[in-house]
Amino acid sequence: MAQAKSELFKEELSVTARYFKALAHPARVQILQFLAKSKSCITGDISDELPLGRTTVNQHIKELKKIGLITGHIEGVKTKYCLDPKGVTELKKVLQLFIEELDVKDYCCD
Amino acid sequence: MAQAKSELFKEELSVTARYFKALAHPARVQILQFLAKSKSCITGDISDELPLGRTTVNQHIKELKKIGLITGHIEGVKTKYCLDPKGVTELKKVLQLFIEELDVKDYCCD
DNA sequence: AATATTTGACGTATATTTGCGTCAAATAAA
DNA sequence: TTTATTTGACGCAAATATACGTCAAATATT
Repeated sequence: MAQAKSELFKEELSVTARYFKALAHPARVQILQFLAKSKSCITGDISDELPLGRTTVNQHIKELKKIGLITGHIEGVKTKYCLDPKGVTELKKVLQLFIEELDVKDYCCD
Repeated sequence: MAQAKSELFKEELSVTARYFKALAHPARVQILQFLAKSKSCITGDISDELPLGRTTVNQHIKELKKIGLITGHIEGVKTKYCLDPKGVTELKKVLQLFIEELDVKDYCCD
């Protein structure tokens, strides 16, 4: 009985909320920022960077993949994780729009 | 055994993720945007605007209050809901910083 | 005073998230 | 070929989130 109502909202709202949800955990924020800061793809265990077990980190990575923010190509034994520039650009666009819509400049409380 | 590890992350990451989490539902995004678009406080049942029951909407409002994005003063029988400019400004700052850190311009995948 | 409206608090049921252990497939190294 | 490494898939248990019904307190209305 919980949730299943999300599709009753306008598509744009759902898209925005879905991105927010994908980033609603510090591990996922950190993974994204780690990849961004490295300025390149990462081969090796990303879980070394986080205070969580490998399996758990993998699950967060999976979620970020699912929403299209990162990709992972197999490279021999290791996997190469990259930001997905397309998804990231889309995310930034959505966030930017959200920020602009939340204009509070001439907000008056009578 | 689930979660309780969030405090193992750096405070800034947690703050960012907490904001994302607060917006991780279309209802909450819509409530914020509704208040922003009205350019003023709203007296009356916000749940009229959403495809959800009143109790449920109230719960989402409560979460937005908890994180400091909206306020609600009692005004006679009704309650006046407002954006909290301070919280909103802080949110926008956090989001803006997140976007900037996610620079993908000179991201190279070798 | 009695009644109606409005809204938060509380409880409940279901769904999802989180965190992790274990296992199996795939490749590298011996 | 045997033995490590690496990583995704699967499943489990606990915690949270979601959605809502019901109730009670507070203020208006009659």
